[in-house]
Amino acid sequence: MIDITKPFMLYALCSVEYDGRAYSTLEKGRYLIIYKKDGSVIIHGSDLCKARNYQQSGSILSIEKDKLISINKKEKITIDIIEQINYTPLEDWSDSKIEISRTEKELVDKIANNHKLFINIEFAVIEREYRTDSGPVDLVCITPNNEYHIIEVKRNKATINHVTQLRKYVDQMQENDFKSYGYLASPEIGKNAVEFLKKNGFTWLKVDF
Amino acid sequence: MIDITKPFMLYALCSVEYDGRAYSTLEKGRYLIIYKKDGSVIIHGSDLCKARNYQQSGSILSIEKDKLISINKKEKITIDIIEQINYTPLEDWSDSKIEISRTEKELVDKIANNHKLFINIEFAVIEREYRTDSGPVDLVCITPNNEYHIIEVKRNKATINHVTQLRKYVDQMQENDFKSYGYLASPEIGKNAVEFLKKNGFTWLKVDF
DNA sequence: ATTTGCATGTCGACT
DNA sequence: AGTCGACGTGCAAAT
Repeated sequence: MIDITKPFMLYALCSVEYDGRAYSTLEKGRYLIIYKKDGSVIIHGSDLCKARNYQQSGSILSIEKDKLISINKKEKITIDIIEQINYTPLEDWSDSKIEISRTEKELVDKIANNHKLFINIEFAVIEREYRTDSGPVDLVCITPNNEYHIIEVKRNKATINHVTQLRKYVDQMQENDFKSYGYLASPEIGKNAVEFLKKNGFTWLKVDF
Repeated sequence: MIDITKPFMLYALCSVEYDGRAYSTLEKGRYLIIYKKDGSVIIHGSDLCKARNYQQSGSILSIEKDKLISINKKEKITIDIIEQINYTPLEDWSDSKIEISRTEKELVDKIANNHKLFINIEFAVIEREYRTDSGPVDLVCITPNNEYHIIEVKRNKATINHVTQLRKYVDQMQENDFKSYGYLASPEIGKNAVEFLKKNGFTWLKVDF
């Protein structure tokens, strides 16, 4: 009836139990179950984009009486099938990925290539993904007299967390005894983030696609 | 043929274009399209848990010749349907949510109720969700002489970001001239997080379910 | 295999 | 509506 060797979608009256990183139950009801060729299992309810339950790529699906069981390393989903409403195998399912543009990298490039428009200083060195002991910084501009202008770039609205992240980098450079300035570059920025920026003496750079 | 007044799943040969927070295209292929009663649209490829494309709750779906178009505030998905392979309306789809246990709150309670096992000090006050200007702290224990022990709790492996978060809280208390100690409590902790903890003079508390 | 940080993150809670 | 933090975050790239 259900062929677990092939991808399928199954609309069924069922209940679900998950045990792994947490424990959860989904009460009896009608849900959409999807099984993919990489082993992933996805269970959708009637709203929201996120699955109610899921099991990631690499999981192994088995069937036991009326139960679908998917096991990953330390995770297990048990789907108790009470009634199959619609079972459809999915043949020749495409695995193409989406092609994305307007990424963070684009913004970093834009600032790097037009830095004069953002920070009107002559720099000796401009580096992307500049390595620090606190992780890579999106963009670092260094003056001839070794002052570090540290720029953290976000592709949409910047939040207070991103200021914290920036601060981590600036502190790191200060510890290494380099005079440093912090910048957060993004198309938009939250109100609290602005305050926290000021408080830390950092600057916001508005950058758009 | 396609009734956009009701939830459905549609397996179709199609291509997809998204414009909004980013821009993306999905090349022609067979994909599974799901439409839910809250307006969400989800497009799945043959692998991974995450949808290739999606539109969140509150979007409006319309149909124009062979195109399904879903619009949200500033976002738009266009699905060019070339061939319908399987169209199935989803009747009486349940909207139950999952019931979760083993949450962060459980751990917070455990530490609060057995704080002697974690920090062997007599406290005058123990507060959950303690409000600071930098946001609520999971757990704060205050000694009779007003020393603040600030505990950030994570339900699984703690990372360097969580140390940063903890530091934000501790700094906030220091600014208010309270002597403060920082703790990160979790079942596990990453190597780099341990180092960053030490560097900040904070302490890790191992806590399990 | 593990760690790190991005993401069209999503989602919920609270202001 | 805007902000903030949790999430079984998922996921890919780098170490």
